[in-house]
Amino acid sequence: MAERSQYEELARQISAVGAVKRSLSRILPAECPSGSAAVLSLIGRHGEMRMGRLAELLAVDMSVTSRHVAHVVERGWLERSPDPEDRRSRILRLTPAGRDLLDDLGRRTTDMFAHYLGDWSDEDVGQLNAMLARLRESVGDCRAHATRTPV
Amino acid sequence: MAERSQYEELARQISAVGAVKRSLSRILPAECPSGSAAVLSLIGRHGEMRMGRLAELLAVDMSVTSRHVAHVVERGWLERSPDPEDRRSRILRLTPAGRDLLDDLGRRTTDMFAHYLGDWSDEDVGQLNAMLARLRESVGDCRAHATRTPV
DNA sequence: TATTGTTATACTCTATAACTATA
DNA sequence: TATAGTTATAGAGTATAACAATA
Repeated sequence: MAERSQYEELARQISAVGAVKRSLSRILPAECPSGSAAVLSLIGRHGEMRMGRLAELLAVDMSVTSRHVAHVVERGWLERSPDPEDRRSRILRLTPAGRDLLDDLGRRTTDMFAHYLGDWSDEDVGQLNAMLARLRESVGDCRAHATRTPV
Repeated sequence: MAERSQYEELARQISAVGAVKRSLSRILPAECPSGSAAVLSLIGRHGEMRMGRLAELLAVDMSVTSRHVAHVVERGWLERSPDPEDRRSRILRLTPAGRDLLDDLGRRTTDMFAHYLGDWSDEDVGQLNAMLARLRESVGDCRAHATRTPV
């Protein structure tokens, strides 16, 4: 159990990560906002999947996922095939164009981090990744427990 | 220098921190969105300051800062006094009501993290805080170097 | 009846650009 | 002329609720 001031500092740090996130989104190619990049990256990393699974990995509502996916599909980077095992579902799969774009995105991300994180060791980055994964697992999105307190 | 796949994972992790951020914003009281909470928290932590300094700490444009501050001032949680040394500037200072609210916010944040991060040691949280601070310092918001690449 | 996914709507956060006031 | 801050506008991300189709 950590001290109170540590928790308050953590809240500020989490809030400030937004600046880094926005830096990442600024290096993206046109037509590819960060929501689209996240969709492509996760499907590239985990392979084809259904909407529900993607929504989990993105940690956003399925309605949001649906919008991001529609954007990516419209641009020919992703295909939505019907799932033969459950016709309510659709399987998401990268197209060749999507794979090309994903390579490009990886290059841009790598270039940026290599530039700004040049003095970070492989272990440093790995450790930060591990702690962020742990944080996400510990907190999750808590939507089930959420109750916005009235005044 | 880290491996390419580490950087791509870092990009996904940073993107996913949004879920934790939204969990934090769900526990806020009415009338106090996360932008307002960030303003109050930073002024509580660093003491009175001017708009420009706050914009730096928030890592957002001053126009955004101005809007957040206006919201907080309208609700009586912050006062904007003219700066006697430079009449273009205004000094931001918590009101008693703002201090009360800030106490409340700290309680909510602490309760939430104590609940979800119960198995994190003080060192764990401190280490994550340190790494996030380092990340932010390394990357910053990079706005000066940003050029959104055309197709 | 419950679940998968889509769409309509509304809210928050953000940046850019134009503007005011002061240095 | 340059700087501190405000306001108008537009774009991206998100959640809730209502809806369609299928299990």
